[in-house]
Amino acid sequence: MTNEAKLLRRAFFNRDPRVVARELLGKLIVRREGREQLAGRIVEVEAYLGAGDLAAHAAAGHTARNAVVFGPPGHAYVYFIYGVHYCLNISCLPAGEAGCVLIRALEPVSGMREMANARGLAGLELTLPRDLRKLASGPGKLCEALGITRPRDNDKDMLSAKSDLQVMSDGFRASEIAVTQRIGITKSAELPLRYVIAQNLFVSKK
DNA sequence: CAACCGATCACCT
DNA sequence: GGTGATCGGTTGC
Repeated sequence: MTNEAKLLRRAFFNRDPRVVARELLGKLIVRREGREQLAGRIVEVEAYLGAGDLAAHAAAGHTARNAVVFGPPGHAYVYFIYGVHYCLNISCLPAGEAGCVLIRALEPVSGMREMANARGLAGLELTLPRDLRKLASGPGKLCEALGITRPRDNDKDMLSAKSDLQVMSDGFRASEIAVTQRIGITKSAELPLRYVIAQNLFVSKK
């Protein structure tokens, strides 16, 4: 299903996170585990900017934790949150300029059985939309489903042909896009920087 | 070096 | 609708 998919180009990410976020909707996150291929379509993202965006990790300046956000575009920024979950971002803008896009939800495309196992939900009925929704409808859930962790994946180049974590396009075009405030933050909460595919079943709960 | 707290989720009422 | 779990990065004493 993702055989015809192509890696995105570096230039795609060498732009403002708000533009990248919007255009990432409908693209694929692909995880390769040996012969297995797990993939999901991006249905919900948030843009995080530089110094003026107080919700962004980059707002505190360059540290060991957030270094990837200040690095070259197209790399995975993975951080650990609430002592429980990982979250996946992709860096934007040229090295030296901070910016990234948080991947908040995926519509499962392939490897659903493996995703369910990784989520500790081996008994799911994967023909039911209600059960499929449990796999990756949130930033922590999608990382668990794809086995994304900071030790394993932080700073990984997601545009390399030999990477086991990639962003690709299969030509799918997102239909209607809705823009809202970001979720779960207090600072700079008024900014309209969350982008979702309208009506999509797999976005995180509102 | 101790304290604080967060870009979440699941389970409870 | 409310909250506990659980950890590391960051900050303040």
